[in-house]
Amino acid sequence: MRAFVAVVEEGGMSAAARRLHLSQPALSQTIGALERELGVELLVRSSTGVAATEAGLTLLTEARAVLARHDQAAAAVARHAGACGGILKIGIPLELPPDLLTGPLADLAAAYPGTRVLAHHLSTAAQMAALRAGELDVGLVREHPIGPDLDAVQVAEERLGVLLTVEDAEKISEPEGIRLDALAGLDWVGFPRSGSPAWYDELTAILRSHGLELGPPAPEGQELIPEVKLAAVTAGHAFALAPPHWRHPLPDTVVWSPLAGHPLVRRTWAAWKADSHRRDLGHLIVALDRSTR
Amino acid sequence: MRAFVAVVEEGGMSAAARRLHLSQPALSQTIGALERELGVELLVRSSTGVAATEAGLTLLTEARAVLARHDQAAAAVARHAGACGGILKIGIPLELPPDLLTGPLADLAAAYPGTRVLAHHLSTAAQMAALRAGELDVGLVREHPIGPDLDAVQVAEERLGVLLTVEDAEKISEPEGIRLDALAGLDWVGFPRSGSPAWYDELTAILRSHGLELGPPAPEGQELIPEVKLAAVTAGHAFALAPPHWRHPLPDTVVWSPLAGHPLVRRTWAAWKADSHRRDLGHLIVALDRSTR
DNA sequence: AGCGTCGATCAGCAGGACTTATGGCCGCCG
DNA sequence: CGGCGGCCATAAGTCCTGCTGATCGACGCT
Repeated sequence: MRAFVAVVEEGGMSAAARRLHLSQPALSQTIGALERELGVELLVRSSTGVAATEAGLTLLTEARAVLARHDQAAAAVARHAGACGGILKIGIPLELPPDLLTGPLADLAAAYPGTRVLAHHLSTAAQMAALRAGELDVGLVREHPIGPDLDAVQVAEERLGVLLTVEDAEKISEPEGIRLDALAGLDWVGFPRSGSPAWYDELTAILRSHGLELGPPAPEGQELIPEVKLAAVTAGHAFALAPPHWRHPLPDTVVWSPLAGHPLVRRTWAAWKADSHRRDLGHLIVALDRSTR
Repeated sequence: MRAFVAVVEEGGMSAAARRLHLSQPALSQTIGALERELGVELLVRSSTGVAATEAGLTLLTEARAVLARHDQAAAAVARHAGACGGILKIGIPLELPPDLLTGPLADLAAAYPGTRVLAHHLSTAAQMAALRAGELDVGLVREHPIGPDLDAVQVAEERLGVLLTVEDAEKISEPEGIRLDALAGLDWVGFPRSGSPAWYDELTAILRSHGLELGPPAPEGQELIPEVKLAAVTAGHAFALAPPHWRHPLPDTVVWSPLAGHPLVRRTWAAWKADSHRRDLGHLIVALDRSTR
């Protein structure tokens, strides 16, 4: 019924299939089965989409009523579940795009009022471990997890720029941004490799291929929190990488500049245990996935 | 939801499973899944059955509302289907127990107002052929069909008695009924073997094992309609087999008597194409099956 | 005519739903 | 108090539904 309502509202199967997050053939079959079950033609198909027949219009209003009643029932029972609704533990990386979570979390809270969200700041590697140990429900990580036990979808993609002191920036900036090889000679303010090995290796490989000599890796324990980054850059003769949303709240001595040609793209994935079947988690994932379209 | 309502109404899973025509584990799993999905304990299990929790009671009323709305929707659309509801062709044997079909057919008409029922009088063999040819939707037959293409459930069981002239009956009747071997010397008013070979063979084997000598089989074309039976018996020195409901409307010259020990039991099955998925047919079968409990 | 989109159909696959068989638990009765 | 019979949960196995990706014919648009 939900599928049927979606099809009529979207005016076509393909559009509805996208909205329902399933394939067009599946939806076609579902509607066909519904018609067979009811023994009525519900839709007239054309190459431009579908239109409801008289019976289809009847079902549309009836189905909306049924679904409304159904949702109401679910809400009533969920209210009973009350405080004991599950706790959803989310892992958060440093420098998360600021508006990535707001929409999906609001969405989640509306759909599953019983679910409490708990966020932990953790490195990618720590999140993977926590996920596998069941200490985390979703992780936002900087590399696609490997192995069949974790599933993931990409939820963000940021074209990194550089943070430089004003005087360094003036020397090497060009109209379309800073060229990566122009950074040669400056120290890279890096992060410890153990936090996210695959991403670290990808990043350093690109830097090296542009002629940059990287100093020794950052010490293992040290997290690259924004203050550390800024302090290091301010001290001079160093650069740090940062996504565009760093542009705004910076001291006067440091500026953010884009990189010419965007050679560095940082991706973020949402990862979760493949065998998790939590409804609220699924809802959040779908919301995250949808918000990136 | 329907399952949950049934469980609460029946006061236990096993009872509800019987009502829903599925196994107890299946229902147990279904309810378990519902609880997981809603994240609430709905029932408290005990060794005597189940009781609804507070959340369960909430769901009970809500679910009833949803189901009512759902049924209403189905009815509204079915009304649209109107006259074009399918035609259900039923095969009927001779001497069908008179009240076998009334209840289930009324039930069917209520649930599927669009379905028209068409009955055909056919022998068992003819019904099997018609079923396989798709000319019949259900058959009421006297032998269990063989082969995986037809499914069947038993829907009736009749202890056959005998029809005799009054004078013959007086000679051999005993308090608990007529003994089969006492019929030796009388002619059997039989039916053509081709109409139902397996049943014919079973029947004649039992008769012969009681010392009866059977004349030549009835001619192939001839159907044993009640009038023929009666005429043959009235002519004297012959007996015919008949189920108990023949007791009443008989001429004064012929009587129906039970057989001592009920050696002859005639069973009737409802048979249908195993690959048929018609909802109305399924409903009828279930109703027939239920009415025989 | 060529392309893009729409919906239907096909084959293949995975997960769900049902089944039977079994085990633990409790109330009942000898 | 032990055996018995009901209840429900779990386990293992089978089957079928529902989904996907690929492909097809149909129509509209350029």
